[in-house]
Parts: sequence; C-alpha cells; structure tokens
Amino acid sequence: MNTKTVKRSNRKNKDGLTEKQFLERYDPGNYKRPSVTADILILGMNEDHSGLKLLLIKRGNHPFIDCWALPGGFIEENETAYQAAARELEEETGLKGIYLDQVYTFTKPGRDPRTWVMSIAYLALVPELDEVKGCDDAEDAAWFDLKFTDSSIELSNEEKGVSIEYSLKKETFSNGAVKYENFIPELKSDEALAFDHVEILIEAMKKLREQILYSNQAFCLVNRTFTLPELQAVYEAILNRPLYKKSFRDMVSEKLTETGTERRSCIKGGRTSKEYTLKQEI
Amino acid sequence: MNTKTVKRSNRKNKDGLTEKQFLERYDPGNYKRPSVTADILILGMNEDHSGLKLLLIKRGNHPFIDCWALPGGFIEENETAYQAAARELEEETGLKGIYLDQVYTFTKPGRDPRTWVMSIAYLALVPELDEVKGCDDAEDAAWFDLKFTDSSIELSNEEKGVSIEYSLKKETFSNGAVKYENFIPELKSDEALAFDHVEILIEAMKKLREQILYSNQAFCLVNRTFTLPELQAVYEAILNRPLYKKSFRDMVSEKLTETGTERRSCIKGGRTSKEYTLKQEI
DNA sequence: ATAATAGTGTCTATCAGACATTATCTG
DNA sequence: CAGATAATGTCTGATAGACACTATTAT
Repeated sequence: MNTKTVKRSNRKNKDGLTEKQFLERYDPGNYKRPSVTADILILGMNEDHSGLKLLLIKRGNHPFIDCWALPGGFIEENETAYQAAARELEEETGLKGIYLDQVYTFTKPGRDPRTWVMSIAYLALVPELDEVKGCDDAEDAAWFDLKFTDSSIELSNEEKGVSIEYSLKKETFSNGAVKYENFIPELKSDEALAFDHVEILIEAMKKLREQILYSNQAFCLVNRTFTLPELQAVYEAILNRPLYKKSFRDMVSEKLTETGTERRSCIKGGRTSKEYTLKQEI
Repeated sequence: MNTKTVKRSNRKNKDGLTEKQFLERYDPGNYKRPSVTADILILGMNEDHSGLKLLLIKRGNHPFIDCWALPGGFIEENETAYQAAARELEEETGLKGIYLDQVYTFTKPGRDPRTWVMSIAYLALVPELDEVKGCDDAEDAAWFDLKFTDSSIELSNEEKGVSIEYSLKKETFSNGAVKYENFIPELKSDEALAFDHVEILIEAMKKLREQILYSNQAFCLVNRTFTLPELQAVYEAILNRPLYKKSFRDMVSEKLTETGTERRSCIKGGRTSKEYTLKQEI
C-alpha cells in the first residue's frame, strides 16, 4: 500500500500535474449545488402504549408558515449527515445515544419552493420518557398521535387542537421485475404537513414495518426494563395489526432476560407483568 | 384545500411578507453547499452463472487517477437523483427500464479530496445480456468478476490483468438497542477502488443480501425467460452459499409460469431444463 | 364474584433443511 | 454405458397462527 501510494503520487495527468498539484489548483467551479438537510422522524410510544407519537415543529416563517414539519437542519461541511441528525435530535429532545438510522434521500426538484434542497431523512426511535421533558418547550414543538393505516394517515394533537389527515391510495409501481406497493397521499384536513414531509413519513413507516419483525428496533421504543404487554404494544402499533400473544412471546423469548421483578404495565386493571430487559450478547 | 391555499397566501410573516413576496425576495445566501453525485453499482451475472460481475470505469484524471471506480455523475438542478442514476446507467450500458434503487447516501467529510461531495448510491440489476454490448467500449469501462465473502472482497478482470482485493473484518456497532454487523475493509492488492467506493459496494451488497429472499430482485438478474438452475445460481451468488434444490424450488414455485419449452441452462453436460417466466400478477 | 389482563399449553399448517430417488441428456 | 445435471419425493424440526385454559389483580 505504501508503494502504491508513492507510485500514485508521481503519476501525472494529461496536464502534467501530480495529484498533489492537481488538488492545489483544483477549482470547484461555479456549478449550481443543492442545499442538503437532515430531517428526522422522531417516533415514540404514547403514554398508555395505545399508539405511536411523532415529534413535529411548527414553522414560523415562509414557506409553509404555520404548518407542522419534521425537525431538521442543514448539514455543515465538516460533519456527516448522521452527525447533523444526531445534533438536531439532541436539540429537540435532549436525548443522546438513541437509535438513529438513515431512511432515504429525497431529491425531487421543487420540493422546497425557496431553492434547490435535498433532504436526507433519518428515523429516530425514542423510549418512553420517564420525564416527558424537552418536547413542547422553547419554540412550538409537540408530540402528535400518529395513526398510520393502509388507507390513511392521521396526526393529531388534542391540546393544540391540530389534526392533520391524509387518505392513502395504493398504487403498484414497477422497478424492473420488482413491484412495489406505493401509498399516494391526498390531503383531507385543513392543516397539512410542510414540504414533502408526508412522503418522508410514508417511506419511513414502510421501512420500519418491513424491518420491525427481523430487527431489535422495537426495543428502542420501550424503556430499558419493560413488560411483554408493553413490548407487544410496540409491535402492534407499528404493524397496525394484533399479534397472537403466544406466538409473539415465542418469537421474542430468546432475546430477553428476566429482571426478577413484576409490575403493572398498562393503566387498566388486571394482573401484574414480569419485567424484562434485552439480553446482552457476549 | 383551495380555501386553505387562499388563506395561506394572505398569511404574512414577521417581516410583513406574504409567501409570494417572501419567495420573490428569497436570497439563497452564500452558505457552502455540497456537490451531490449519483453513483451506481451495476450488477449482473457472469456468463456461466458462476458468480456476479460489477461494471467499473477507469478514472482518467486525479484524484484516484488510473483507479477503477463506480460509474456516476453529478445531479443537476432539474432532475431527481433517480433520473441522474438512470441517465448514467443508460450511458454506460445502453439499458433502460432496468431495476434501479437507492441504497444509501454517503456524506463523510473528506470522502472526495477535491471538495465537499456527497454521493447517493444506487443499485442496478441487469439481466444476462444476449448481446454483451456497450460495456468495455468507448472509454475504459469493464465488467469485473465480484467475489464477496464474509472475509474478503475480490474484483478481477483477467483480460485487463486487474485484481482488486480487500480483506473484511467484522465489527459490531450499536445503534440504540440495535446491533449491526459491519464489514471493515482493508486493502490487500496494489490496485484499489477510488474514493469510498468499497464502502458503497459493501453497503449495497449487505442490503441486497437482506432483501433477496423476500423480494423479486433475483428475477432482475436473469433474462425474461430462465431456467430454475439459472435462477438458483443468482440466489446462491448473492447469498454466497448453496441452497437446497427442493426448498429453493418450493420457495419460488408460486412466482413462476412455465413457458412450455425446455433448453439447456449451464454449459456443462446434463439434462435440459424447463423454461419459466415470472408470473404476471393481475 | 366479576371483569380484565398476564401467562402457558397444545394443535395444525407451513416451510426450510437435509437426503434420497428418479429422469434425461452428452459423450 | 458412465457421468453429469434436472426434477421430484419424503422425512424432520422449527415456527406462526389459532384457540383454549389457568393465574393474578382491581373493583
């Protein structure tokens, strides 16, 4: 590898320049370049585990003034998109070390009416917060209850009196021999999500649904210690269908360690549940 | 929705501007912006279906002069990243209507020594070409045999006498409760892939391996009509492990339609195989 | 006691893994 | 015929779906 490096450093291009000389004289030119943002879907479970919630911020300026939007920010030159997303996530929630993964990059011309902007979308999964802190403080930011079915998306925040609703139409899309089921959203409410953020939400939820059964992502949405009814509620909220208790428990059992304690999980009556943690692999 | 649009168009921001006025006066400012390229992994099966091949082009200028690289190009303002990738794919192979899907966006600062460049990686799957056209013509472009195992990556082109090899070390990486197995490449040959293109290759192959059993991607790598030994070879090449014939056939059988003809699939002796096509869903 | 939830037992259908056997083609 | 590959049959073990039953708690 050293010999290779040395060899390459002497190699001259058609203008007679070595790599070092070439880079010293390199002129980035005046091509038009896009701005690139990292936008984040921050997902959590609501208090009684009956569904998902999504963190949105309210826009204070044009375009889409007064509309709710995904938190996000421009990526800077000395950082990765992941770092930008993690920074934004911490600013918004105060949380670090949270599950955060790149979902998809959105590049459609005109998706931002101001100028040419691409968006690298990230999905963050936050546990039930013992302290429900940092969310609707500072500017206008709030958790919205999210209902994502096969035929509609509903985002609502009772306290703020906001309800955003889209109907979904399934459309098959061919990519070579592969066929996708795409959801085409149509706005049904007065309020709307800013930019193409519905589409980002749809893509992220599709991906999460595909992966949830074969990954440990569900464990990111509960506390470090959790009960099986709580964990099952996470799967059911994401998949939007009930799971059989026994099959579910068989599926996750080998990933669990009992803590030894028991406690109540949901609010309504009934028996106490055993508490578990995710098994630490050695 | 119309009322909503009308309402919003009158809404003024803190400077007293409507959305229209705001956009007319919008100054994109002088922030630094990245260049963004669409780079493509173009994968196909080699002639006797014994393995995968990858299309690479040879760089004629710094940086990484003389190195082999993934084809790609800058995304322009009036197109999506997908369109840029499709355009590049057609230039390189003459093919249209091919499977093409976004894999991941690479943003690490310094990944291009010239300037700030992000890359949106695409995966293209091309069928066995009856005409093996358009590949090693024009500039220097060539199909490389690709061997991707758990411990190494090998890219070789006998005709050009080029062999690129990396060893792979597995490393676990924690993302919240989720653990990933990452492959860390280390260059073993004199020749190397340009930029961070090994990492792009690794990510794309990981994703393809995860999806191949639950998607129709394998059908993109064979002709419209194919035999089961041919199709099985595709799965085995991607998964890098043998599959049991019977289980494999049970798995794919409901996706197939017999054409009625029989023909020989591989070069070596033996019986003729039935020919199939992918079943058209109604 | 009753209602509600937590947790377990068991049957079935399906399917991947594993091998064995039969069928067809080339030389 | 021998050697090679194609295609199919069958057994096993694991598992998701489905339902029934027992256990524990609050009111």
